[in-house]
Amino acid sequence: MTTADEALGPSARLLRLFEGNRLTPTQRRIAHTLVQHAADSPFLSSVEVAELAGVSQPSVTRFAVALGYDGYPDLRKQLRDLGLSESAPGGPAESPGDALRNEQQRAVLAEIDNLRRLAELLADPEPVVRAARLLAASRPLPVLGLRAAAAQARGFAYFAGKVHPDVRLLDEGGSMLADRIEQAAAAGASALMCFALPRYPRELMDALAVARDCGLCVVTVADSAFAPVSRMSDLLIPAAVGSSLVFDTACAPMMLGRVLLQAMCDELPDAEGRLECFEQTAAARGLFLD
Amino acid sequence: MTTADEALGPSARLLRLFEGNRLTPTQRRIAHTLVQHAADSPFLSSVEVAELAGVSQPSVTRFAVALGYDGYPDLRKQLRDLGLSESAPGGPAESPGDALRNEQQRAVLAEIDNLRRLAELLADPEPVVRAARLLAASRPLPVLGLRAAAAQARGFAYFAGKVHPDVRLLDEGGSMLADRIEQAAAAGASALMCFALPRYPRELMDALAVARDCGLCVVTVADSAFAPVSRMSDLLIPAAVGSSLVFDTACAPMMLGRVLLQAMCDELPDAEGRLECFEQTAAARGLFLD
DNA sequence: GCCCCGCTGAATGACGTCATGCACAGTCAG
DNA sequence: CTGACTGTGCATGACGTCATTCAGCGGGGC
Repeated sequence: MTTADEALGPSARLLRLFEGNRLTPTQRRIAHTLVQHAADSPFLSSVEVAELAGVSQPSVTRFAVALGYDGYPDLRKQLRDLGLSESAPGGPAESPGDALRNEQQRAVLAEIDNLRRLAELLADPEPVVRAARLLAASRPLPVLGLRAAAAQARGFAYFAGKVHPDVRLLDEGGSMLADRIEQAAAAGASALMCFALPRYPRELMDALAVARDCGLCVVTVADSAFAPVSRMSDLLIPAAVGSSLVFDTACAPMMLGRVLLQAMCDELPDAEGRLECFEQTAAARGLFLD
Repeated sequence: MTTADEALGPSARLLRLFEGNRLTPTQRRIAHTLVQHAADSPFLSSVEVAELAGVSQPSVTRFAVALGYDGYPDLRKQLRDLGLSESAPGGPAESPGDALRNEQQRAVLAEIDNLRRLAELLADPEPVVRAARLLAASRPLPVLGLRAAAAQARGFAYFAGKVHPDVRLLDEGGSMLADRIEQAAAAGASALMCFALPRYPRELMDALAVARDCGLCVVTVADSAFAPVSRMSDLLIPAAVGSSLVFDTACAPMMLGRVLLQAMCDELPDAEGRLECFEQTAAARGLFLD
C-alpha cells in the first residue's frame, strides 16, 4: 500500500491482502478466484463471488470476516480503494509525465501549482482577516484595477456590491481616475482595494500615490510580494499569475479576491441580510433562469 | 468509447456519454454530479447519486432510462466498463488532511480539482482548436458576458484585442445589448464568444437568441455542458466553477479563456506581429514600469 | 383565467444482497 | 465407538436498492 506497491500489478497487490492468513481450503478458493478476477472484483457481490469460486455465499462472508473485515461489503470497499481495474493491459504509459501532455494542459497544471501555494499561504488567515476588516470598514469602498487587472477588479466589485453598501469600481485609467479616488476619499472612504498584475501600468502607481495622499489605506492583491506596488501598499497579499501561455492567467489572484470577499462577509454584520434581499428581488424580477 | 477516447480523461469520457441528449434541469444536475464524481461513479447507488445531486432517487432512475439504458444498474455497468476509476496523476487522494485545513484552503483545493478536470478535458484539443478557428475568423469579434461573467468577458476581450483587430466587448445588459449584437453582425461578425456562468441571467439567453437570429456562430464557455445556454450555443466547452465560498470562483473558465486565446493566436497569422507592435508602442509611451 | 402537459418527489412493493442460525459431514482424541 | 470440534452448505430474516405509481406543481397554449 505504500508507494513501493504502486509499481506492483493489481493482482500482486491483491495477494498481499490475503497472504499471512491461515485460510481454509474453501477460503483459499475464494482468494484465488478474487485474484483471477482482480479487475472485476470491486464490483462483484458475495453471491457472484460464491458462484465463481464454486462455494456458498456464506463462505464468502466468512472469508471477509476471517480477514478482519466487518463483512463482505467492507472487504469490497477495500478492493475498490486499491484502485485495481488495471488500466489497459498493454498499458503504455499514462504516467504523469509532462511530456505526454500538451502545452495547454501543462499551463493548467502550472496554474494548479499557483493555487496550491495560495492554499499554503492561507494556512495563516491573519493577513486576510486584517485586509477584510480594513475593506469592510470603508464607506465607500473603491476597487482599483487597470488594464489586465481590470477584469479582476470588476469581478471583485460585482460581488462586493452584494454585501457592501457602496462599492466604486475604478477600472479605467486616465486623468479622471485621480478625480474619482479623491472623490471616494472625500465621501468617507478609508481603504482601497487594488489588483496589481504584471505588467504593472505606470498609471496604477500614480493612482496609488494619489490614494495614499488622500489617506486611504491600500490593500493590494499582487502577483508577488516584491511587485513594484508593494511600497505603495499598506497591506499586500501575493497570489502568483501563470505565464505559461501567451497571456497571463490570474486564477490565484481571482481566488484570493473571493477569499477576501468571504472574509469581508464575516466582518459586515448585514451581509447575510443583503444577500437574501438580493435573492428576493432577483426572484421577483425573474433575473435568473434557475 | 473508441480507442481514440482512451487518451481522454475520465470525466471527458463521461461527458461524451451524456452530450447530445436533451435533459431536464434535474437530469442535468445528475449528469453534472456524475461528472464531478467520475472516479466514484461506478460504485455509487442510485440513492447515493440522488443525495449528491440533491434530487430524488426516482429522478436518477429516470435519468438512466432517458439516456437509453434499461435502468440505473445498466447505466452503472456502462460506467464500470468505461474504466474510469482515476488513475489520476496527482489524484484527489491528498484529502486526508482536509479536516486540518480551514474553509478557505478547502475552497482553493476544490478549485484545483476543477482545474484538474479542465486539464483532462484539454487532452482532446479538437474542440478548442475548432472554437479558436471560429473566433479568429470573425471580424469583428463580439465577446459577451453579463453580471458575474462580465469580468471574464472583459479579461478575454482585453487580451484578445492584442491579437485580433476588432474585438467588441459586450458586458452590459439592457436593450442596447441586442442593438450591439446586431451591429456586430452587420459589420461582418461571423461568431460570438460567450461566457455563461451561474446564475445564468435571463437576458443572456435573450442576447444569445438575437445572436443566433443574426446568424452568428455562438462559442460558449459555461460551467457545465448541461448549462441552460447549451441549446443556444453552437459549440460549448465546459469549465466548472467553484461554489465553496459565498461567491463563485471561476478559475477554470478564466483558464479556458486564456487557452482559447492561445489557440486563436495560432490561427491569426499576424498575431505575433501585433504583439510586437504593441510592445514597441508600449515602450515608447512608457506604459509599464518594467 | 383555465386547462393540459411535462417534471418532480413521496410512497410503495418487488427484488437482490448480506449476515446469522442451524444442520450435517468429516476428523481426531479419548 | 463416542464425543467434541471444525468446516461447510442451506435456510431465513433484516436491510438496502431499484422501478413503479400517484399526487402536486409550474409553465405554455387556448
